[in-house]
Amino acid sequence: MVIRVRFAPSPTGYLHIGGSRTALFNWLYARAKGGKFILRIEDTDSARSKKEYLDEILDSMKWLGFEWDEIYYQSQRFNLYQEYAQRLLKDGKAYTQKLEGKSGEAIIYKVTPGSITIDDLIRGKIQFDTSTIKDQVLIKSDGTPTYNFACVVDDYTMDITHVIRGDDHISNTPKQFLLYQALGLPVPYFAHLPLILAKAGGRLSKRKGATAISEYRQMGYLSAALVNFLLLLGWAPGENREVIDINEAIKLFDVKNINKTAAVLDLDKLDWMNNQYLKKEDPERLADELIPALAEKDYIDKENFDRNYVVSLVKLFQARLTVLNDFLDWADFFFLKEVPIDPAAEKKFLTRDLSKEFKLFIERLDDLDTFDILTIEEAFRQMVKELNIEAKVLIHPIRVALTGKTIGPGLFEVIYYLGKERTKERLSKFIKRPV
RNA sequence: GACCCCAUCGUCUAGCCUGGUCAGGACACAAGCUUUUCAAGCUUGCAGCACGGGUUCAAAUCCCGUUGGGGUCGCCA
Repeated sequence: MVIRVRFAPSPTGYLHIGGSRTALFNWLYARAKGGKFILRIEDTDSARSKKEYLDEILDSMKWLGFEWDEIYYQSQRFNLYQEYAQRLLKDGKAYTQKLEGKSGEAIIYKVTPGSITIDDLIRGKIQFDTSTIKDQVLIKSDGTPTYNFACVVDDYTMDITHVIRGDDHISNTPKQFLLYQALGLPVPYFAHLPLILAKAGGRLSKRKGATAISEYRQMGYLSAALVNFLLLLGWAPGENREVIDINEAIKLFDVKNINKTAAVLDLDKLDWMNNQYLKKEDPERLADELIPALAEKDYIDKENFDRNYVVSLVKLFQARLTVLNDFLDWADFFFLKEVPIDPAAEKKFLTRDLSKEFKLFIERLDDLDTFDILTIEEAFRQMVKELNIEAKVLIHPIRVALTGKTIGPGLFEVIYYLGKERTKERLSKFIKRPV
């Protein structure tokens, strides 16, 4: 049997953490089992569906790497739903009803009393009494299908074998089960994923952590890191493995070890994960991702810049970044003509007059035959030895003078990549000239 | 309220099915090492089986209840 799974977002909002985790598990299951991953756009509500949302969902899916094998739009399948509804009507399993104030007639499924048992792949057997279920609208007065009905017709006609979806759909399952039975259709396997909860408690919502995936991207999270983070929300391969790249996840993944407990979204771990991936990532790739932002900030000229230089700087900061965009703030002094000096840093390290020391250091730099990290450091160490002071007494003030900050990469790397001229120029600003 | 789901450190989790290993790891936090600041890295520490009852020689693990959390009850999806 070829496994076919689907992810069915509604373009009435952005793709967020919850949805993308559902997408991930579906996609992963398909890839793990050599099956097909189907994307189904549930755009039956034309009033609330927006192209803007659809584009964001599609872009985010691609960015996350969840390539789909087939894509369908429910809005293009209204005839099909109508057809199946008519069948139930003919069989006397549904009836029509006119709603006050509405023009058309709705088709409504008559719920038959009884008991239903769903065998969920994650939760085991779940029992429902249909007496608690109201008659189900299949087709609304305006001719569009309801969610549960379209879902059943689609899952059947798209040959979906496994329905992997959020916990919040458990109570829809008996309703759908009834429809499968009424239509005489085979019922797929169900796997209900535990929900991802907001840190403040309750469901993810706009106000509570339902940040769009595109926003994480904008903030400078790596898709591989985000996916790895998502993967660990409700699933673990055992053996204390945590940093797992997607190809390995495909090998290890199985619905069997998805857990039942809702997970609380804690972004601290995402930050850590992102740093893990940032450290390993090819600096050339990171540089390419940063280039548009650097150009936008006018740090580089898009048409004419030294890519290798940017790559070198990325290497300098790579291991220190939480999100890629941190680079824009931390490395600004390499691009700006006028470096803003942090007032607190200036007060702490540049209050004392260091004219003599700075002047001497500039001389030493001028004396160098070769200007590289090692020779710069040697010259500096030799100088502080002669001055009989501790290296750090001078390192911190020089860093502030050059970068405007108290934190950053090693000083000698900074000097090297800043270059001799810019180093001299920035140090000179803190040399008091005798009147 | 009715129905359904869930319950291991603050958070993500391993262990539960097939009772017996000081309940393991990671994030966060704290301390230390390293050091040129920050980050990274390394070491150490802090911290948990919700509660009550069974079953058993033995319960995080099996059963029941309580409590707590969550979800669903639309001509939304």
